[in-house]
Amino acid sequence: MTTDENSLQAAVPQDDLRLEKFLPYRLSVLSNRVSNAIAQAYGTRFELTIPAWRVMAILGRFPDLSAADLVEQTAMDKVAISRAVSSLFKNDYISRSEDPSDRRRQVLNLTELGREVYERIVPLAQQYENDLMSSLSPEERQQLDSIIEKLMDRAQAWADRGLID
Amino acid sequence: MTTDENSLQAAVPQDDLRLEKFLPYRLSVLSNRVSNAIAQAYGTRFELTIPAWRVMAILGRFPDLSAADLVEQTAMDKVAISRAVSSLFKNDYISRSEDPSDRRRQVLNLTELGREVYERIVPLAQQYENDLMSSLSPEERQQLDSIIEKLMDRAQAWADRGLID
DNA sequence: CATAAGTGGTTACATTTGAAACCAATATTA
DNA sequence: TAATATTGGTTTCAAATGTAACCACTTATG
Repeated sequence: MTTDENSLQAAVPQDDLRLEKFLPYRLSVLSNRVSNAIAQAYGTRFELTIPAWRVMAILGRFPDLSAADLVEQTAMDKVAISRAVSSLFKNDYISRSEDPSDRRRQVLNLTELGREVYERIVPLAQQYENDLMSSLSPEERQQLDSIIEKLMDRAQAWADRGLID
Repeated sequence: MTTDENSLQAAVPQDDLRLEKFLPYRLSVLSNRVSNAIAQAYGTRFELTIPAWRVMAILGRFPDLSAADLVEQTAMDKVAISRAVSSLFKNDYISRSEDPSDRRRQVLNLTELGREVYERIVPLAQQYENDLMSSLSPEERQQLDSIIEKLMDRAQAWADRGLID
């Protein structure tokens, strides 16, 4: 339509907003597509939601964490963790044991069963990631890594310092 | 911890999965941070949800669309569109008029009020996007654009052809 | 032109999610 | 050591979201 169809700088604000070029929108669509596909894979095979899978992924690497520790590691909130933990516990994927030095705190670990599942999911997850990554060149992967980091910091700054304006 | 801290290729599958390096996870965190910030900006100022804003963004550029047309343009589903449309209608941001040639179809347009709001939001949205983009160099913006496109295609392929395995 | 099949859009219901209130245990302060 | 504040974690309630059923209308098929 316009002559500068592929102008990438867009330093000059346009009157219209092209949703399909709007970064927040594109990130959302991409993330949803990816998450939905993966959620379905985990869900159908292991009755695992994404939050639950995240908890397992962390506990697989770091034993003896509490729910609060998980909050720190996952960017998920208390409630989501609490729900994920109790569903994992119900499925016998993790154990909760009381911390003797602080009786509010529960020490979490994968059970044997949990670890078996974990060890089957990790390659599956890696397969999805590799499949995604296989559409990119090594340079692009490197670029993506650093770009995400930068965007993440910037978006984090919004939350910290309050929004724009 | 390990010596290959910054190995980017990761062609060799590792035993552990580092959530903080796992692309689907990072995309999700990034997208949520961005969306939440923006949703709050729209929400507090104009009582607009993200789906509603998307509908307005499209109608601002393309008048006389139906709900089905919006589905095509937005990657949102029927129901989400329907709800966004009726809330926008309630707020007098859009008009619905019956298509004489097909009485099921409703032709949607921004009202005067809707267009005013639209014209105030567009710069706001662009401000957010520019702020995000300002953390990237021109080359990086270009790279991101093409990387997202590739990842999107790949993730779409999952949905089309069915999942991996 | 009657019936079946398809399309545009909404409604109903179940599930997920988030915010705030909440309980129990621990840490702090007077 | 009593009173208060803080922290770990769960529950409650309301809002957001997805799936499937659904109505109204239109198109295709006999």
